[in-house]
Amino acid sequence: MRPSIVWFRRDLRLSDHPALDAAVRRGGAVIPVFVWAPDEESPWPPGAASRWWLHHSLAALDADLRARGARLVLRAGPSGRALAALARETGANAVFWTSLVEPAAVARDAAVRESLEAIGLETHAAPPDLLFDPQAARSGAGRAYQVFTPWYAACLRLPPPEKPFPAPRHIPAPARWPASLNLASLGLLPRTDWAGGLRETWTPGEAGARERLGRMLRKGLRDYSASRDMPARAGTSRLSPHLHWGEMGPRQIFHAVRESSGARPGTGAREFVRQLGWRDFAHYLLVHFPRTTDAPLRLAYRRFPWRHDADGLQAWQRGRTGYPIVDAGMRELWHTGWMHNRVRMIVASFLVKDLLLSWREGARWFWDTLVDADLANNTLGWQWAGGCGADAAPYFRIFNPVSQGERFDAGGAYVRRWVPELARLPADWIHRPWEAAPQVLRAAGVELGRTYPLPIVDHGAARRRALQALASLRRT
DNA sequence: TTTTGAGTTGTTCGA
DNA sequence: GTCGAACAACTCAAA
Repeated sequence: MRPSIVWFRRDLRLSDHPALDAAVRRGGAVIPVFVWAPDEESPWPPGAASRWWLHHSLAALDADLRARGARLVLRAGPSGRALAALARETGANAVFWTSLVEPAAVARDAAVRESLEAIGLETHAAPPDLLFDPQAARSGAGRAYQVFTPWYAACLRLPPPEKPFPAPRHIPAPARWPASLNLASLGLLPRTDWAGGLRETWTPGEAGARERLGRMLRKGLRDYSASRDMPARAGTSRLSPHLHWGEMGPRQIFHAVRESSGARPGTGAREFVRQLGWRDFAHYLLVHFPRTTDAPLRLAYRRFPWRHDADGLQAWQRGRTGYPIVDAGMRELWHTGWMHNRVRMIVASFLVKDLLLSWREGARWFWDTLVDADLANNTLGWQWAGGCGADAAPYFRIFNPVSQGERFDAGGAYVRRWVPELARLPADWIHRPWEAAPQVLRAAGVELGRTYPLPIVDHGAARRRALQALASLRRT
């Protein structure tokens, strides 16, 4: 049997990997390859934080492959040409991969498939890493769902996701390994090293993913409902970047939760699996509404009067809005490449409703700074916040950054961690320093406008302005 | 076929 | 201090 190529993209793992498994079962040597071709994902090539993650995930995948007698070959795009060259060099006559759902990747993969088959290669595309086939659930008229709950209910009536299977014990190697680029030469790491906070926070790779999942199953599920909304607590799984890069597939998580929670899963386990459902739903929507990465799903929002305000945008990005919970979130993002889900909603509402800046500005910033940046999830999240997407937040749902802070970060521990210049303020004022008495501020070493900004907008006025802008959509 | 009720994550106002 | 109503328009399924 001639060798097979396994084209790794965002399935950077060895266990529960149908494409790899099929290639190994075929019998010949297996040549794993990653092709760096960011242009092919335009207009959403991986951002800076994603590239950092990718660098380390590729290193981990290579190490895992070497432990099984193989290695990871690195090449540069265009993908079709790189794969054809690799097949020529190695005598391979089949290419295996896992499908993606992003519009650019779908188009690229179709073109690659055509070009490979034209030169006589077999191609095998495994289904995307999702719990449910995006074509399976259809609403009444055979149309695609736009609301989560009925979609999820329909999915729960489908056969459950397949059970995961282990990594191949041995991966047959070719007689001679083809040339590989050096990982460093892909230029994925930042030129000036700003990634210290990322290194402290994350362990990219399959082993890191397994560690996070294990921790969640051991002590996270029981408390999940209560603590998942508290940004100061480690109440969420933090599996999102591992999921994005496919270091762990959703089926593995789904079944691991099932097994650990037994026949009668508690509410924590059910809620946690439901979050996996949201990831699936985001991908489902991207399959059925591919234009929503760049345009609102609700067409009325095309004429929404978004403001342009470079200073406001920059204050938001840098965590200098004067609203402590917003600034804490934006600084957590900048430092760690990740932000707690509750805080993502708060900062998104602030950008879109308080500053009236387009959800697309927010999506772009998150895309560049998040280690878990995922086009489907990012699109769903920002269109939800913008009020223009599927199952969107109603127009009148405008988060109050003070009451959100007081509700979900009552003692201010989260703010103190990420906005150290406010750390000595008493809890009563930590979310509204501008209302504190001068002597309270002085005692805490806070001088508003100097050590910490005054609010860049008045929330009450901003809220009324947003409601007016939304009303302007309805007249006509 | 038509109607009805509910829909991840909220806030404010007035009784 | 607490509580219910109001704040659109649309999707979806059950009645």
